[in-house]
Amino acid sequence: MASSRKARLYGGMDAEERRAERRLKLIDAAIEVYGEVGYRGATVKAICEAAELTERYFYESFANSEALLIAAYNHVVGHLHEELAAAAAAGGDDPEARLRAALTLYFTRLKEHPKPARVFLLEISGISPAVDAVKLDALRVFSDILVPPARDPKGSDKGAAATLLSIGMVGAVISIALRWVSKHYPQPVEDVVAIAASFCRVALTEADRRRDLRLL
Amino acid sequence: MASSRKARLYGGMDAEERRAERRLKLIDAAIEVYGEVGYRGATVKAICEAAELTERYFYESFANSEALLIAAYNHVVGHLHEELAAAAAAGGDDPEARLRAALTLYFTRLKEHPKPARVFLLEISGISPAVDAVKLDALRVFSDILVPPARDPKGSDKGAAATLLSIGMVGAVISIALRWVSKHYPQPVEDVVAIAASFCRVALTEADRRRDLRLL
DNA sequence: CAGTATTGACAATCTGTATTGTCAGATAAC
DNA sequence: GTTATCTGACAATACAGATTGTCAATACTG
Repeated sequence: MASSRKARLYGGMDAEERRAERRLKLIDAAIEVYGEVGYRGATVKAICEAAELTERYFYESFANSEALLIAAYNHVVGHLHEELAAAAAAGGDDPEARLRAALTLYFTRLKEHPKPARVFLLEISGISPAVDAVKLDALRVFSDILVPPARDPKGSDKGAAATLLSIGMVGAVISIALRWVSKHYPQPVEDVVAIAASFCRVALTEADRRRDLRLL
Repeated sequence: MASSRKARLYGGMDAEERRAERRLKLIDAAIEVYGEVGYRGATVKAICEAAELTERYFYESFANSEALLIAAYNHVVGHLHEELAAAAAAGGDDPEARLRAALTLYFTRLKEHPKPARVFLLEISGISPAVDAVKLDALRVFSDILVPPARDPKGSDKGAAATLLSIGMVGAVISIALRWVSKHYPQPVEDVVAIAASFCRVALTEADRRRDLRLL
């Protein structure tokens, strides 16, 4: 009875496990193919061929192309965010150190993985409201890692001005990254980090300045 | 013979004039429709209906959908850039004044025209290499208006660092605008301008600082 | 080994849109 | 009023890709 629960094994794997593996293969293949021809140019067929699977298995794991895009995005970005958070934490309490650590890791990873870089920098805009929502959420996380939201004594979420500062900061960093990637990494990482950091500092100091103005 | 040159008049108009007018109607309709359903959701048919023209006239003026998108983009952005340049010029020699004048005009226009705003803030990314090139060019113009490139004594184009600073600045401004527009203009124009300006100041001061470092 | 679950290849269908073509009716020139 | 030009509606075609369905080959189980 203990083993009757499990489906028949293939290649030493559970039905569940096999399905999970196929899902992963599809995600990896998708990142690869998106990197080559872009999300819009990527057909279900091409992704399945890259994954060495047939369309059938595509629809086993994903309702449609968009679902795979979102899964691929979360796959890549989720992992990156963990790393970034760890790097920032290693920077201790010094905002400047945290910033530099996180940015350095960010641009380093971008350089190591050009294809995922395309997927989540370029491809991910204006596909659909659902995809945009996923992206916005990821950017918010990114922003909070770079410049942790100040603990406002009373209110839960930060003010409208602070939000726009975050948005501007992330917009600057992403735009710089996009350019850097699309030009095939002309400058060394530390130079790009320095430039990006100067924009992040705006968000840090402006937020302080504004809070001071209110409190004084 | 003088009049035999001209084609038959319809509605008091030359063949050329009629064609030009239809072209304009299509561009206006496109901006309208893009604003409603996005470029991707906009079919040739829908745009023609909005323009009160049939598909035939679409292909008379444009080779395909993309050509119309580019035309619409240039139509909107070209006009805006003229205005921005004039506003900046009115700010005289003070970089800060120029910046503020241009940004104020920019965000004011954005608020006045929500639909064109969508077209050239949201819709215009990742459609095709041709469209991206048009956009990049427009952003460069925008950047040069906000912070005119320093007259480097010898070299013609600015250094790599200065380019990334421009890119970051424009990225920040656009991201802020995008958020502001998509949330239906929650803050007054002057507040948004102040925040955007703080990012632009980075590009101004950093560029100076770097030049000083080299010259000293 | 017999039997069944699983897989892979591929055909068939469906859908949506771009693009081209047809034609009758409207408009201006003479 | 007659004729050539232009216009608007719409049909016909072309096409690409998603999604579903079929079936024989294969891999495991007992």
